[in-house]
Amino acid sequence: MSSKLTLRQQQVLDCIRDSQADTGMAPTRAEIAERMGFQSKNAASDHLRALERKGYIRLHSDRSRGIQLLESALGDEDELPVVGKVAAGTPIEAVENVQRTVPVPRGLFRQRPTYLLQVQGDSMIDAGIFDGDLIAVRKSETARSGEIVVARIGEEVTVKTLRLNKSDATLLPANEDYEPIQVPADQLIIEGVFVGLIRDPNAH
Amino acid sequence: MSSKLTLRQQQVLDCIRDSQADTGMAPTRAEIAERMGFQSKNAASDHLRALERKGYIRLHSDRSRGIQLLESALGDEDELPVVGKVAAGTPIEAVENVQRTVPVPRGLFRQRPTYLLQVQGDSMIDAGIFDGDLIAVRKSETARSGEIVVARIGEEVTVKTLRLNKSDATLLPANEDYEPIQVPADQLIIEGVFVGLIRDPNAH
DNA sequence: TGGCATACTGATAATACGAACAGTACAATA
DNA sequence: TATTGTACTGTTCGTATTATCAGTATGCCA
Repeated sequence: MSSKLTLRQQQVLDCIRDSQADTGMAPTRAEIAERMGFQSKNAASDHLRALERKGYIRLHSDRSRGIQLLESALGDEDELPVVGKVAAGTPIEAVENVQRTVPVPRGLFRQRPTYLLQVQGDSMIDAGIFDGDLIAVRKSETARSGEIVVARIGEEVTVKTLRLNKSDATLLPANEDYEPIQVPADQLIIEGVFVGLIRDPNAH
Repeated sequence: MSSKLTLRQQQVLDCIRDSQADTGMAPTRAEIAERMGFQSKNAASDHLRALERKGYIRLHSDRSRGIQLLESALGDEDELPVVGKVAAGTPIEAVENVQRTVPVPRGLFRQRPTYLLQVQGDSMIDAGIFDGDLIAVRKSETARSGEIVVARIGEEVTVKTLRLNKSDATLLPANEDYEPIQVPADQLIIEGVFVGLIRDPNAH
């Protein structure tokens, strides 16, 4: 979404979501005011205009309850492919790598993931990423230093913390038993950036 | 759904769905009439009453656009409350503890969670549960030894691994800096069981 | 220090909308 | 053949809802 919300604006947005989930209708200005504790309906109006200006909702003028939530307007979850063992040399999202799909609501993570990767091994255990965890990955060819990335080294795909220096890059594991990997900046292929984690202790 | 729809009723229902998908609002009687080609708003009214009687929609009387689609109302995901700082002495799910809600698809975790708890502190860091993580909790008054539980000790709510012995229980942190807590079995209050974890590195 | 955004109160006017009533026509069914 | 349900037209009335104007207070930034 466009710009950031103030606390109050976020609360009003939640209030609209609640109402929609609850009654199937968007609230009126008066209802927002009541639920938020405003004395005046115009307070709600002001917030709505702010939310529209920032791109979170669309207001249909002169229509009652004419508040359209923009994020969740078109279905509110994506079926994301779960990539497991990545066959050597194949593109990470190749069909043969996809094990299953998992529904992930939009907005569950700040950054919208492109796919999920089932973690193998415990090289990132100190970063709280365990064997078997699903990590949500946003496809990207670039990343900033300090981010956890999915990188390709030769034929292998690995999850590490990226450390960028002047001329080269280091892929940093989060486990004392593993060694950092130094790669010349021009040989580093980044597949994506870590944007979320899902763990199910009962899985498998 | 209850009973079968006539052709016209089905068309009106589709019309409502379209409107909702399109504008985020349910249509008014007049809009239905226009889109269906009726000359009278009452034609739409009649169809709506029929649809309500047959259980497909719910009409909220005296509210504009007060048409609630019942089938897809909850879809295949639940809006789970996120519980943060738990006020001392209050029930964990009390309204004052709920910060926001997050959509979680059914089936994302093997066990269906009741609510989400925003983790505070790092006492479970070695179990890969970090400060700020959302853990999915299934409400339960019992748990098995070895499970990660949400337990109440006095006024405080805490997340620990449960170890059950003959006559007492131990709440085991996953961090060397913290001490295990021994509780007589009859004083232990279990709030719920850990059934999943969601982490957003970009949150906050 | 002035300007601007947020965060409201309070009131009025205009209009969007639903409810209700009185009809007509037609097909199914008992 | 009478009854009931569907499928409408057309109109009126009251209220639900939005829009807008006029203020106040506060914090932030240049």
